[in-house]
Amino acid sequence: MSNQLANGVVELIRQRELGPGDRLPTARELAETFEVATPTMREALRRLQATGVIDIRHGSGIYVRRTEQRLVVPNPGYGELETFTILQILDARLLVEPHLAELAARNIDSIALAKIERVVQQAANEVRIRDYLESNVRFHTLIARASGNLVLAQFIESLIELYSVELDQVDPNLKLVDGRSADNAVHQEIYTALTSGNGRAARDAMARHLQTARQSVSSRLVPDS
Amino acid sequence: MSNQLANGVVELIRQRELGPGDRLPTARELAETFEVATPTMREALRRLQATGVIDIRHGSGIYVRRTEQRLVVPNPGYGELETFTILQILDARLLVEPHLAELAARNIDSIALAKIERVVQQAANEVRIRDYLESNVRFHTLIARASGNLVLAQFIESLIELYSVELDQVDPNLKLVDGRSADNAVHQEIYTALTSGNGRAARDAMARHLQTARQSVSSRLVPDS
DNA sequence: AATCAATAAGTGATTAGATCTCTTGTCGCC
DNA sequence: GGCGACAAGAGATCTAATCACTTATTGATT
Repeated sequence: MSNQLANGVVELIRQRELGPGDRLPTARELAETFEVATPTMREALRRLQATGVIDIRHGSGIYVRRTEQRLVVPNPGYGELETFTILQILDARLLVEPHLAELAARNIDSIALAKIERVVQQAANEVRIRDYLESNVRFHTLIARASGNLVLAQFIESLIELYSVELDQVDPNLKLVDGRSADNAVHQEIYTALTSGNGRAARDAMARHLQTARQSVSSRLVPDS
Repeated sequence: MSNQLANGVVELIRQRELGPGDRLPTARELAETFEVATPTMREALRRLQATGVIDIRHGSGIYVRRTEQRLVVPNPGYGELETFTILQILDARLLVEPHLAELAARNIDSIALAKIERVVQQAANEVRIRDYLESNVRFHTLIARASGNLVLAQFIESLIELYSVELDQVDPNLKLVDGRSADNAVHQEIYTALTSGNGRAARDAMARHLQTARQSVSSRLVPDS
């Protein structure tokens, strides 16, 4: 029952053509619409929240978070990420993302390419650290999507979201200080490889990019670097 | 709040050392224990159900499903899997599992090796189709776990669970008819490669194994094969 | 005029206890 | 010995009121 309710709400989002950020009817109204009591509706809403479909904000309302139903979703109950786990996540990304970059170099269309170019520019010019990281995330997800394999792309997005959760704690006005010019150079390199359809180059550049990140995390374990 | 409740129940499972299949206290008792009303507790339980931690059976009770918290979980709200999506899942497994098999060949210990041997034997002798498929699943998850990369192993498990959901519909007494001797041979081959620590051979055999599955699904699209 | 603080309306969060439905084990009949 | 009815246990849902948080508005202060 609570299952059908959840599907019903998803269907309602689809029918009304609501997009991310749009507000849904109030919980009471939804309950009334589906002819159930509010606690019952809330159970269904909790599931949709757990799977990343909606966002429930106390006192404010219920908002669409994602319209696409993913095959796999990040576990909202997973606690703090230990350094060892972050390394394993990066190992996973190191296997998958270079592969996706190579596929993307073969499949990408001009629209996606333009989006990536824009995001590379943004990342290079961002001042606030949170905006910079956000652009960075978009860069990776855009490439993953461009590969054509939705399953792997959603997996990568889920992995990235796992640390984005902790990222929300970061002061949004914090300024970037350390040089990230190296990152920007590699971004540019990957973009160029995608443009020219050079799969091998895209794969290698992406692998180097992630390897850098992995080493930076790895040095936390052995701080004498 | 419903968040802390969910964590509290997980903690309770840990403290009481409950394992998969064990029954939890009744919903009313849980609510009382955490000093909340039953609908509030139910919201938390729904989330744990959505993330695969517990199993709620109407009229029967609440049962532990998995004690380990996964980084990613299969989306319970995902509908029927279309053939195209199944192919993309197999493409994903085709990237990840040969890699994990190779890692496993290097890292595996004798205990895990013994478990795999047993499961290979079981799969070869199973009569009922559901038991056979279950052994098959265990074979793949055991190898994925033996790789040492939990993140990728959990991803593979999640992908497999996505079609296992539909598998529950299969009549448990259905008998196997078609020859699966080819599967068994490859299982044996992978097992041998793991035993001898031959990573390359393990990778190749796993890739061929999955490729076979992919072609079998692919032929559904173009039935003139 | 601009800014900030108090306020009120809207909305999610939680509560209590009663009732319904489903599962499962048991008891008794055949 | 087996099968069906029954009863106890447990999850599912409901009702309706109250609490808590957000947000926009309004009015006072500077």
